Amino acid sequence: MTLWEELTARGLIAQVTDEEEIKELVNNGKATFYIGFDPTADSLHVGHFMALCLMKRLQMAGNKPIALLGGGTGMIGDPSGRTDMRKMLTKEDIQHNIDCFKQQMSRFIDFSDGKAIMVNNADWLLNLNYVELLREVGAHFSVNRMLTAECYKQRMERGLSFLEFNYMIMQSYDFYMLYQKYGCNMQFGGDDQWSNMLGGTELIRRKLNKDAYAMTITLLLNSEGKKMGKTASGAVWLDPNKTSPFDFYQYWRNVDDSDVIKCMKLLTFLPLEQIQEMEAWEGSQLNKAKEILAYELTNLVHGEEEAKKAQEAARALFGGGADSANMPTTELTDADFTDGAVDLISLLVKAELVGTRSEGRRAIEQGGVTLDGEKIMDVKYVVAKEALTGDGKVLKRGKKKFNKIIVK
RNA sequence: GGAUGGUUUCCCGAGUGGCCAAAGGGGACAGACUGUAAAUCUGCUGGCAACGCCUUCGGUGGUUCGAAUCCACCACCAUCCA
Repeated sequence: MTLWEELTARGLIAQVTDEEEIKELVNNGKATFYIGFDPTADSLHVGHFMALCLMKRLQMAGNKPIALLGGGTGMIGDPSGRTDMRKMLTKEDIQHNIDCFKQQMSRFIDFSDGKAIMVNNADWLLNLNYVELLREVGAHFSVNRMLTAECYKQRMERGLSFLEFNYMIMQSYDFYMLYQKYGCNMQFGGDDQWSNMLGGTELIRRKLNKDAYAMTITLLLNSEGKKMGKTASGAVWLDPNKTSPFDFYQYWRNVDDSDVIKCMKLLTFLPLEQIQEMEAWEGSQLNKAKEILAYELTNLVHGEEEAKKAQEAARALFGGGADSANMPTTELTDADFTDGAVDLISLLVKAELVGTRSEGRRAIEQGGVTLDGEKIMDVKYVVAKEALTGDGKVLKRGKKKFNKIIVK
């Protein structure tokens, strides 16, 4: 199976400019391609992860990846697919975020010996001369055309600042620069980047009279059409300090039935034949598939050791096993006790299972709190210090949030 | 620059002087049912030392016994005009 066939079979490809040419380049390892990452946060998330995986697949097939960090474009903010303006980032934030990105990326992509390059568009964007740029590049863009671009549609109603309007031009300029500097002939990106990417191929055609290609990756949407990789409290991050390996594992363990196979194809490196077998699975059997998905992804992002730990902790908690060795733990000290005891609500707060005491009280009243498997509905319940020494106790709030409490 | 309309709790959105911690919906959370899924039903959704108290309705002042509601100024957003 060729690389192209595999990408297609996995459903990774959304749109392409020239299928035949791209197929040819990619299959034969002749593509030098780039993917841009704007430093909008201090960690990569699942969307970035998909892009990195694609990068890796192509790299393995002999193509040369360029990871572009948006030190310059991050100063502007991409309006694509957004209903309101992004918060403007300070230069310091951007630099910090770039440093974080770099670190995380090098875990996935091999940058040694020029097998891949990492560049920062701040290097050329920040020194641009306004009038010169307008004459050199601006002349090639039609405002009429830009306004009809899909990426601005949502913003035409809510308002679009001139700053953000220029994002497309910056991104196009990136491609143009990379084409000249590194012979970069292809750009990949999320499907919401399509218009921006076309801007680049157009610019190269007009300025250099050369062909360059663009291809977008399917956006990871759930069966309801919403972006995946988001939780109530924000994105699912790749940084273990922002999203713990266990939470990361659980996120995938809990995807809807209807999304498992799709995630498997889009996000893992499991062979297609194996995934096809799972497609036949039904009902509770899908739980097995979810476990595999969660393990695979945690393994890719956090390594084998963390993946095993997360899996064991999950099995212990939901499978009724007694092994609580790998559970997230809260350690208490003497200062947490008054008269050798601590009340249950405080315990919930200390373990960060609830945000406020009121929330804790509510959880208890509604029968959502158990201590070592025993349901407690008394709001005034008090736990003695002795009960928490030794192996400690497992405090659980709801079905999926829990913490082992132990006295140090 | 001018005119008009707007800014309400996580989101949408009611409320136009006391009965307002603020209707309704969504989401989130908890319970039942399940498979750590979905659907459904129920509860719940500012905080706290909790039959009470404190903080909240863009910001700052003011009127009033009493303000999310009235007044003034400021900020931001939308539409139309220039």
